[in-house]
Amino acid sequence: MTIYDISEKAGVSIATVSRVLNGSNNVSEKTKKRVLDVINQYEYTPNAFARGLGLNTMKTIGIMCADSSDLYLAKAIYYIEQKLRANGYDSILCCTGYELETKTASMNLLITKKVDGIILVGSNFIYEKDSDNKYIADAAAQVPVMLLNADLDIPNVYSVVSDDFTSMYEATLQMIQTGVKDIVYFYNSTSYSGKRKLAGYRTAMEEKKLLSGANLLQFYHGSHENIPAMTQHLVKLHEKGLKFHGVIAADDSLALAAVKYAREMGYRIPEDFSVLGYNNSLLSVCCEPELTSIDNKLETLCQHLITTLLGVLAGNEMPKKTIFSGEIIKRGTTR
Amino acid sequence: MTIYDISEKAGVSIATVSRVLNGSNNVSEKTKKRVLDVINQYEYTPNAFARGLGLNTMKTIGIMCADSSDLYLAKAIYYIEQKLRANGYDSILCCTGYELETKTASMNLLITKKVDGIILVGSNFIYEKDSDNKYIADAAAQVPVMLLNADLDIPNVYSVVSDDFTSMYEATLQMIQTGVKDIVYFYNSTSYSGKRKLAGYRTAMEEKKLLSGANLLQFYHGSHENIPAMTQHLVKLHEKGLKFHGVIAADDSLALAAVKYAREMGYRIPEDFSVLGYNNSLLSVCCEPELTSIDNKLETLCQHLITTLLGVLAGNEMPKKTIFSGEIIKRGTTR
DNA sequence: TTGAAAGCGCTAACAC
DNA sequence: GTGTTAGCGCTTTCAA
Repeated sequence: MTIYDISEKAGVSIATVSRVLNGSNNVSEKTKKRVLDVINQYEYTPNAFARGLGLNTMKTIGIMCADSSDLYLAKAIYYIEQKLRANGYDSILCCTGYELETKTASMNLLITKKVDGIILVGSNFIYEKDSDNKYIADAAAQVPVMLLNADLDIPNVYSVVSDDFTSMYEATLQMIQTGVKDIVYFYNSTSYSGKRKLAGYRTAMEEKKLLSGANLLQFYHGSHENIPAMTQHLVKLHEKGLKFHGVIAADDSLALAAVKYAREMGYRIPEDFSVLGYNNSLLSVCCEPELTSIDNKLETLCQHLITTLLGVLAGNEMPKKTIFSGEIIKRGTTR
Repeated sequence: MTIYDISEKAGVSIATVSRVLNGSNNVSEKTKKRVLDVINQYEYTPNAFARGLGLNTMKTIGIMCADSSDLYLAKAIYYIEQKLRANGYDSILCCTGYELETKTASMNLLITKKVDGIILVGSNFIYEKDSDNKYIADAAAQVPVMLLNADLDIPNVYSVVSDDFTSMYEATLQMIQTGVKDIVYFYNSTSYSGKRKLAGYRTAMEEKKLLSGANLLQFYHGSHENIPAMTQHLVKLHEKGLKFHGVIAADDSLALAAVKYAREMGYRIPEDFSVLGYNNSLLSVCCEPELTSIDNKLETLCQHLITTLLGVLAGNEMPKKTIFSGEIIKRGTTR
């Protein structure tokens, strides 16, 4: 069933059918109704390729994320996808993995598919070296690129971020004020937001002159799902003789591991040991006691990101960078 | 940059360029190299719409899932997306929500986009009433439809499922054999696999004549992320006077809630109270003690689903239904 | 208000 | 081994 069939059955030209299809005003009510009737009767839907060929757009946004099974990223994808659809766009998802090479490949694929815009979910798409970010610049030369929780100063790239630095800074100060001095910072990512969080912790600790031994900074290298391995990391730390009575984690999973560690050690939480998580995810209510965690307003970020993208696509001038504040959700693992 | 530009610069016809692009053999090495050089020089990539118009396919698979932020579904999407890409397909993701209406809308959208096949992730797409499954039959009339963990006997619909009935049946028997008699079944879905699991539990309990009071079957109605609400559900049950010393849950999140409940009640796990989860997800290692849970081999299921889909698309005869066995992963919440 | 016709960029059948 | 050409189904001037 094509536009030709419809035009024939309705006794009009294909141009008229096309006008009806695209809601043009220059069609008489009578004709419009006749065409619409035929369209409905035959359940005709226009061929998206043919339309795309002419218009060179398919109302499709490419979404890239390293790993859709990551709790936080999955949630972001969910919000983004829903909000896009609500605005008449749909999305091609690419789970890129964490290597630059596969990211570049996915990016090219999306460009090839003629997406109208690209959303990079998570901050692991930005690299230290400018040359490694070339793949983003190349893409941005063709379509707008949106960054969620990342920042990059390149034309046609827009970012929406949570103020991770401040959130972490204030959370760290709070923990210090409750009397915990030897606080390990437990992290597993050196991405843009990873660095901002670390900086927040570090600044607070340095202000209070508490960052004596550099080994308070603990980088966990391993799967983001392997809680036992994370716990083991902390156990080893203890065995090496490091004394610590608090853990500030860059992610709830790491915080959860810290809670498990404390339990293994026989510490009482939060009396003997404090833990702070990040993302306020499902995990934060999974353990005993429940995690105090930082909520970075993911849905708000996503909503704003989509609004900005749609604005850019509509040709409006939109802010290059938008920052939202996070919020500390107090639960049982801190005093 | 079009195929015409390339052909001109390379001094050949567009047909030759097209042949090079599509890896046809009928091109001399010399010509091929010349064309390739020009293509690379100008970084030309073919227009996907124009190609799609002619071929009426875009090597794209539609993935539908109710909620991509669900741990289990997110993981499934991850596997599926990766395996599709590895085979030269990419995917349009639709998070449909749980209403029939929005599911139908997403389905139509995918058909409109001319996807080559559709994958329904999770069993909540199948309804009791045949008439409610019409949207699937309609889609299957156009493209193959793959079901993950669901079953529907309609032409051009293929299913790959885990044997939830047997897994649950055996797990229930095991728990009974450890001496727990009053076992609550805690579930939150009446989907295809939801029913199969329930049937497994029920069969085992009835065989042992343990299913006296029907209120051992506890349906939780609420968000799959709201662990506290799930816990509360069990507390209320206790307050109503129901005695139970075991919980078999249809999902790890529910099992986690059961662990929390037991803790609140002061029960020791697994001495006084046993808990079994399902899916062997991240959550199963989040609590203390860690959850015994049923692993339903998600990656294997996904791999097989993709293999089947690719086979169907290639025109091969493929099995309508494939069943895999699950496995009980013993951890600390059962004896 | 409507219709005719020229693309959009590519593939593939057919001719040489 | 290579070129010519007819579509694929739609949108959009330009005329009427």
